[in-house]
Amino acid sequence: MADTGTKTPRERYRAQVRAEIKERAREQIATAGASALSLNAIAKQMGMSGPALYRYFAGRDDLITELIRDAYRSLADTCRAAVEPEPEPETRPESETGPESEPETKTETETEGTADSAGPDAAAVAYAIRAWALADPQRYFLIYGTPVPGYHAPADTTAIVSEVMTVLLRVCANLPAGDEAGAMGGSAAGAGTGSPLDAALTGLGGRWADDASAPPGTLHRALVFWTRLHGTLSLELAGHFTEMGFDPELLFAAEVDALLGR
Amino acid sequence: MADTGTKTPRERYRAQVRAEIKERAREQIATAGASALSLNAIAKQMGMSGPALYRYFAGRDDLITELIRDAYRSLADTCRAAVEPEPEPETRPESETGPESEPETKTETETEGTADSAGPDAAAVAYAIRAWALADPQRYFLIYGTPVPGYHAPADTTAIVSEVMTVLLRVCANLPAGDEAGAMGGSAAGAGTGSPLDAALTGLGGRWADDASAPPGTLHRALVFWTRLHGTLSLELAGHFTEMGFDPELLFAAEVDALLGR
DNA sequence: TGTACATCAGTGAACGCGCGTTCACTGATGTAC
DNA sequence: TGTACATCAGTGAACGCGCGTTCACTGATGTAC
Repeated sequence: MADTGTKTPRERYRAQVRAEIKERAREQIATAGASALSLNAIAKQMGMSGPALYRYFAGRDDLITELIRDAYRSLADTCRAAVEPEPEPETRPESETGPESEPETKTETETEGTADSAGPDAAAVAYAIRAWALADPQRYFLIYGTPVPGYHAPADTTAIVSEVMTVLLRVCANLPAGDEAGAMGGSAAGAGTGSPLDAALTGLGGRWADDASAPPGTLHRALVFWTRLHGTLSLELAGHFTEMGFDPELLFAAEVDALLGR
Repeated sequence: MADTGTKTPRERYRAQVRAEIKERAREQIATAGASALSLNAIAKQMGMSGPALYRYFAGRDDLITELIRDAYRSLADTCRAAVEPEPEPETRPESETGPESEPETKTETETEGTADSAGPDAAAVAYAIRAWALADPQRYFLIYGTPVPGYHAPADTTAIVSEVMTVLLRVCANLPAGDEAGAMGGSAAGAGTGSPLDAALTGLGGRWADDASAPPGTLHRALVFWTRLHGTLSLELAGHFTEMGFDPELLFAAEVDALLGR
């Protein structure tokens, strides 16, 4: 599977046109927002007729769904690449290989990050996410932006979300607990596992972590990691800091430092 | 000004129809998102013809702008009401009075919250914001959701944003500094004002605070207050926690506790 | 109180537009014998 | 190598739709003398 060599010329051409359609769609979304996505406009931009696109996508919704899938895929790859410096020298063919989850034996170099290099790992993931978001803000909002009341993301994206969560759980495992350090709260200082949230999170870690169950404290830290980065990032991307006259990266960096216990 | 009594019947009728148009618009946005807002649909829903709405709004964009203004206004009122339990027994006529900033002598009972009741104040504001957001998620996203690349909020909303910021600065003034308690990071523990962010924030507080300049530490705390609440809240509203099987309020509460230094 | 006028809410027809999508069809590319 | 057939990318016309917006007009409400 995923062997580009055995593809027939027609298949290669097909994949190429599909890719160009998606690229034009991304451009269009980046320029005018997702609601402005128009199949006819894409076709015109590519020098072909509107109905031609129906050879490649079942319709407008199908195209958008594919873009959302790609965005999730790209984010997950970015997160994984941030913790595994050089996973493979060759770039993957940008999700055209289908939604296979890829075995990818990740249990080989798992030395738990030499105890306290988990901090830098977490920071690397944080800044990688920020760079990914800044590279294409509308792609970020495709995932984390205003939800369309009727729409539900395709079922297979949850698997990709799990990949991201797995990375977050890994880099958060060795982070300062927060409860004791006061960096995260959740219960009385030093008590540790008495909070109602920790109780609610008990046993939920098994859905994403490699081992059966991540401790609720780690899960809590991962969630906080996620929500705090999203908080600063999304407000920055939406331009809510522009009139305030300070560099949003400093605020982001401060949040990352806080998460690392610095 | 703002005396409803001296309005002529025609003015009252006009205000009433305007209000109903906006209410239908809100319903429509809540149901299908802001991009689905249609003047013709609103008119049909009200039993009148499409062009009739042009007596009340210059066009679709004008209506949306008005809704955004109302959302900001409503949020600011909610925040202020959370710190001032009973400002006035009568409910204000829902922004139909125009964008006047209202003098509202707020310097009378300013006893700085009896030193440590500032914590509860901050918590009250946080939960008030959450309740406000949950009451109408799409209204929240109207302000804080995916930005439309071309669009810029009207200039007078920045004044309302300042009101919110003023409240946040007030309730954050007596919060634990974070730098020392480790709850917020930003610089080495105990050092206080050495971080690049604090340097960047120095002198910016004067834009919102009543006094000429809020200390950068307070401003930092207010920003963090804002971004963290937005982080959990927006992900909750967008449904990113629904498949995880825990109550998002617990996560929100944990963040609030962390901000209070608990 | 009554008449003449001004104001203004709302209508209905119309314009032009771009949208997603279908359908029958053409022509090129690949495949089988 | 050559012929017959199947596959499939892309076209052009057409459908129906709803959109925002304009315009001339009607009819009711308010105002001035």
